[in-house]
Amino acid sequence: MALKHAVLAALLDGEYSGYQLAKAFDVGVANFWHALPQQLYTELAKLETEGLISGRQVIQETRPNKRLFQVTDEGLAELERFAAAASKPSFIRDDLLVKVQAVDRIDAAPVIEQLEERARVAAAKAEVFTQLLARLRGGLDEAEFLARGARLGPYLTCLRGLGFERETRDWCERIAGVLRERSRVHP
Amino acid sequence: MALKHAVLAALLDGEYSGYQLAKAFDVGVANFWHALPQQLYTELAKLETEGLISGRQVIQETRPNKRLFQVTDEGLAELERFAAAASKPSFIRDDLLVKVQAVDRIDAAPVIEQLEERARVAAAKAEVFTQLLARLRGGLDEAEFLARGARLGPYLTCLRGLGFERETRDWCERIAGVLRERSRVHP
DNA sequence: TATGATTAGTCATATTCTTGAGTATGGGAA
DNA sequence: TTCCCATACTCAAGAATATGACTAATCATA
Repeated sequence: MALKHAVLAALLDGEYSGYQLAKAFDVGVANFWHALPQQLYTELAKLETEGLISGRQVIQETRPNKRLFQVTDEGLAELERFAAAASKPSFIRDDLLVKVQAVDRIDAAPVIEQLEERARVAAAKAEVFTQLLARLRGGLDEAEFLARGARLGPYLTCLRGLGFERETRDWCERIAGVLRERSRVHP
Repeated sequence: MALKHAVLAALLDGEYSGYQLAKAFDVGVANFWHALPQQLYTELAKLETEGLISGRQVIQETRPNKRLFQVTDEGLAELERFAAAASKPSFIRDDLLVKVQAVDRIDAAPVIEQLEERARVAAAKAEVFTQLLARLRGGLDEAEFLARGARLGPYLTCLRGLGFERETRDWCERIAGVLRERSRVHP
């Protein structure tokens, strides 16, 4: 019951096709959730039969036709209900953490490499989020935007994404350093 | 193929029963993964038939009997393989973020409440992690422990957990403040 | 002396997420 | 002009995860 509301929330920004949504959810630019195209198409079909979104066909000359979706009043009401209900806390669930947990019983070298790679990826995502935030702010500075800006939601989730990626980057760099140092001393 | 390695990594700390593991994974004290008891019992049975862990019955007088598990050499080799293979980046996937994404189209009040509640939960978890870290360090200070301590893995994943919970707490508090202020101005 | 919590598990079902393979067209680079 | 990439979407099957309902004993609390 979760992807459902993520899709509804994503469609609040305007009309999107399944393909467009899929790209956003795949990269995680819709940085509050992640899903694959197949899931999204299925979910969109379900939401439409439930009347929570409505789609309209757009005939294109040069490209395959597409369907654009928007949230209906019923969809908005469903989001409203969802937001008012409690939700359980989220957990980190990350292969890399499992590897680090085991690191003093196995070969550290590949783990160090993966930490460094992950730090690079996180830094790149942080950069993307920083630029996206600047774009969402328009001309205003942050305090101004938070006080009076329109479409606050995406900005706030993007802030979370930025914080998360920075934390990830810092932790990965630090831990890689610690492990590198230890494997230098105890080869 | 993920819980499997999380269980193997958790069992590196010593012998545990399914029940003990379940509690750790449920609270997320094994803060690098989360799973429900049913999943763990199933996984332990599978791991045992695969020869990656071995269990021994412990007869108890006052309590139901239990089985304690430990990682076999084969299990360690499997972890080794797992750690050397690449793994894809992790994504945040959080109901609360979906609600925040939608917050300027729906009633903000329940979302603010949930942000404040989540901030409290995150602060409490951060506190638990801080104490756990102190216990793991023993007498040493952090730099000393990271350079020369034993059983580094759990310490490092706990550091990640601490960073994550602090980030969560700060973001929730900040966003709750922003939304409270806005709903005060635009009631 | 009931009541509920804790220990220690099991079984079945349902939902969600991932993997892999396709269809079809147009545009740009080699 | 061939080949790959982007757009736009579909179908099927499998693995992982979550939900709900059970058994059965002991221990603490009200």
